[in-house]
Amino acid sequence: MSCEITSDRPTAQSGVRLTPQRAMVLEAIYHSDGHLSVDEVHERVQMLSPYVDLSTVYRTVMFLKQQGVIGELRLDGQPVRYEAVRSGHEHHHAVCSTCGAMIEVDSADLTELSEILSEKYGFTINLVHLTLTGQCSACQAASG
Amino acid sequence: MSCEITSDRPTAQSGVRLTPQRAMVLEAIYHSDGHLSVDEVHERVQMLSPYVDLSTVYRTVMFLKQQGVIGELRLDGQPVRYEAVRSGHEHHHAVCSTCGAMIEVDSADLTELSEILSEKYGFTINLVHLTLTGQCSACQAASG
DNA sequence: GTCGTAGTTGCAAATTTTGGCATCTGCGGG
DNA sequence: CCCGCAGATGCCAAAATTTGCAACTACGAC
Repeated sequence: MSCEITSDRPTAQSGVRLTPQRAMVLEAIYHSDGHLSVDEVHERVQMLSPYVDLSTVYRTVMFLKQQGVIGELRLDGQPVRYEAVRSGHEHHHAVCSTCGAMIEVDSADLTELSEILSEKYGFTINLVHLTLTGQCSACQAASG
Repeated sequence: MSCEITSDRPTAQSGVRLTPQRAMVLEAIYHSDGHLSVDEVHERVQMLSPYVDLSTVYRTVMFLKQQGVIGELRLDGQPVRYEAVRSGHEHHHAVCSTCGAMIEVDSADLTELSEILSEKYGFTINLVHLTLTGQCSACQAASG
């Protein structure tokens, strides 16, 4: 199962608990193929346990994001969506502001940037998930 | 005045109007030194014209963002803030997730990334404003 | 296995953000 | 200078997200 919650990454800090709610939220996101909105996560969690509150889902999702276990996708005009960060397949998103097309950007493409930030500013960028906006090739051709 | 609204960048498209509300919102953001939340923008605009609605400020701010005239700053645990994009001083932000320190990242540092995206994916990134998260040098030293 | 405590949750209420729609207005055309 | 209308606004209501707080529970210590 791709959803080993007790594995390496998550909840390894002191004072952080693995509650069933968190497990269910994580599982819902991992088991979905695409990107889920908070509502969709909530729905799926409720199928397992009907009394999990929406606010808990919100809190959990923010927690998991900060833990680097899931990535957040904010496209304007749409609800915020979340996606599992699968090791070995880390990626970011480039969204076309004209047509909405979404391209997956390999994490490796940000290595250079990461190094610059580190050398120049001493800043270690967290490469969990980034959303970049711009224009895809098709729309450039069309408008240009 | 640094707030020439009828200048090059903004509102040059067909069917886009320059309304007093937009002018006031832009002015508020340009004249402030730091980053303003939507509420703060609203307050300042209302000092000039009391009947401007909050929803108009929201819509305007989104519009200006898409026009590339202002940048959006989303730090979790804080309200969304907006900042003027001043030509000649384009920059992005790197935020330390541990201490909250905010570093201004020169736009030039993203040139490389921009080129990679263009060559590899045909995607032209919009370099108006980006917020990167990670850890600053001080917190890295402290934690490990 | 039991205890104690800090971390979490559920619930309700507050706050923030978005959307619908009738009315208004900037601005290109005549 | 006046018209017409797509684009904007204001106001109201709905939806989304956050917060306060008392009750609950995971989990390290004993």
